[in-house]
Amino acid sequence: MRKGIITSADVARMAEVSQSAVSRTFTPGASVSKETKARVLEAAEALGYRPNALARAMISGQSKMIAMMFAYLENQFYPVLLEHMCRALQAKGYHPLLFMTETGNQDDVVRRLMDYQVQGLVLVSATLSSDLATRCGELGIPVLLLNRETEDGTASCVASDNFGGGRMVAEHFINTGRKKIAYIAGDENSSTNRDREAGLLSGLKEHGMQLHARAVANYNHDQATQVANAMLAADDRPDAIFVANDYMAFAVIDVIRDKFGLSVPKDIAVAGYDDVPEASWAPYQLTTVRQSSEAMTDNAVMLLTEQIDGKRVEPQTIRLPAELIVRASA
Amino acid sequence: MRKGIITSADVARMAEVSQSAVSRTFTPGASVSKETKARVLEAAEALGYRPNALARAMISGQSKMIAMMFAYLENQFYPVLLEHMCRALQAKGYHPLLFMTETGNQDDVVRRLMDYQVQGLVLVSATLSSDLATRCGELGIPVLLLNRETEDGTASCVASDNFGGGRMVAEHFINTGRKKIAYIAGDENSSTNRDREAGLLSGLKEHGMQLHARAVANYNHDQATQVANAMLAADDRPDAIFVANDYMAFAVIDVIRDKFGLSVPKDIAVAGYDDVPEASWAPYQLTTVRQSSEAMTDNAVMLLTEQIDGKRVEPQTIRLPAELIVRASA
DNA sequence: AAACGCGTTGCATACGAATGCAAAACATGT
DNA sequence: ACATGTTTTGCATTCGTATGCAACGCGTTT
Repeated sequence: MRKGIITSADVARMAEVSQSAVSRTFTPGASVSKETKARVLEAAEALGYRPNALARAMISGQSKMIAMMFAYLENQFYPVLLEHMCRALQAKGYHPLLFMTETGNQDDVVRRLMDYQVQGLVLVSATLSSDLATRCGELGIPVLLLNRETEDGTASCVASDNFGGGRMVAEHFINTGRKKIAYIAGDENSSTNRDREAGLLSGLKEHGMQLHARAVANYNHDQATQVANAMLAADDRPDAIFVANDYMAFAVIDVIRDKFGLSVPKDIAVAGYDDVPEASWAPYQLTTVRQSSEAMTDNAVMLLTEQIDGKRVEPQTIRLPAELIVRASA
Repeated sequence: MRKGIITSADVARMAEVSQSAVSRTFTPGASVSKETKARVLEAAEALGYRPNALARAMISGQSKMIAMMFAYLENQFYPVLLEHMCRALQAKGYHPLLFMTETGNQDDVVRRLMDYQVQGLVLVSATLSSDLATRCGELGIPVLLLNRETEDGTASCVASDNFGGGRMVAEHFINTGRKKIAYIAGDENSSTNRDREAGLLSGLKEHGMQLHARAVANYNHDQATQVANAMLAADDRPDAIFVANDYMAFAVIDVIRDKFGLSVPKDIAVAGYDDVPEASWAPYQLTTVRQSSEAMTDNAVMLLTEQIDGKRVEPQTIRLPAELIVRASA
């Protein structure tokens, strides 16, 4: 047993009250008189007492912990999201328990997070396996997809208007006279990729155009470098490329300039998605679609807490407005 | 009460054994016969039972949770560190509970993390308030500083050989003929900054040189932009700048090229510290000192678990070798 | 057959706080 | 004064699991 653990019983003894009184003092809205509360607080202060969150969680069923699952953090958008999410949760008295999943390993991770009686599960840019969804459904744990959407109604979703964002890029390219517009996809199984691409195609179609080239890079920097190389080596180069996120767009710009000696945007315009901090840095000056990480996380926390508090039972999807940020790259 | 919570008692009933048998089945090294274990596992599987980590933590004192405290995640080195740390902890059966602190707010955050009976506290690039140190000492919670050092022996530390790294940069600058070497500092209260700067100065001194200019940018991108502007606007420009980390170095390079139209490294050489992924990207090609995030986190987890298991009681400091990565920027 | 040892098993309790219930204390009305 | 209503308080129990202790079964030895 660790030394120096002060329990509510210790405080009770010192304040000459029952353990219940101590508990009630630390339970907002419980029935305690002003005097006893004061005495308890005094004793607690003197002893350095703080209620044991684990014991509290056991009896109340409120662990005040939220699991956050990531596959990777390389894309600079995720740390930003994580930081804001963490702050927003803290502000509401919740605490994020972090899990990294490998593609194969997901089941193991899920089992572990269930063990901790988390009150919610946030999947960041990850696809929800139906197995996971049903398991969480059985336990009544609300699931929220951040930066992804699902149609089956098993989880809440918070994302930006990816379709609209894709359309904005198409229109911008067309308005600035681009004719041969290409797309470099992220993970083809992800809703974000699907919607961004669909938006782009919709915009093109409206102007009687069609996609000039297409490649898949799975939201991965190295793969983006490779497919950009291949795309530029082809006979008929695009004059504009919409890359499914900023992180890959940086790789594409590097290839255009560094490997092929071409100019951005003169020879080839490039647009990304996310508006990560690096997008505004001098070498890139990336035209991109901004999705506000603050708005996303604030809404995510709101949805989660509403579901936890039982105010809302049904999962809900929130689609936030996207904004085109025009910089030098397009 | 949430529906669908299966307890060890439920499993015991189904397997026709006592609750103790179920518990022992899931406690490695406990005394259970092969047969009962098999029956329990079968029943557990059928019911979908998993031991409640919170209840387990209460009785055993092993929450298997580690608190990780960050001040910010902008610097790309931290997400990398966080990801590796999280994976390494998971592999050992621990789980990181994440806390973001604002500079003022630190005490509140610390109180909250203590409530969760975490078995260790990792401070990432944060200075350890003596208050925090003593409080953790009283509760017997090992504290570890990641990417920072402290001399008072109250916490374990894992960092790279920042002094050596600074010296390497000095030597490289000198060997490549630089005469007017400047330093842009991070947070002056941080050990990393102190050591990197001391290393640089030591290297200069050995060759009879001294620092040509100096500014402080607190590991902040915007501040780095500002002080770089000021430094370059001065009469006698440096011909080499050692920036205390990569994240600021990117800002400095942007200023050199974009605001002043100068060339890196022809006019001014720039070196950073960390070797974040972005350092190898085409626009920067940053010469920098690599500190291996894998090595840092592996050692951190090792130290922590040793202290938790009681194999080692005294805090320990591990200083990992640094490696100069020469790229085009210097 | 009795004595011994060892591996299993169940009982009962503990961890630390929250809460339903009933007793107690207090305030209010007539 | 008494009856009534309201707040405050403590007792006892609960959450779900781990574990010390004693009992038990079984095999081995003398």
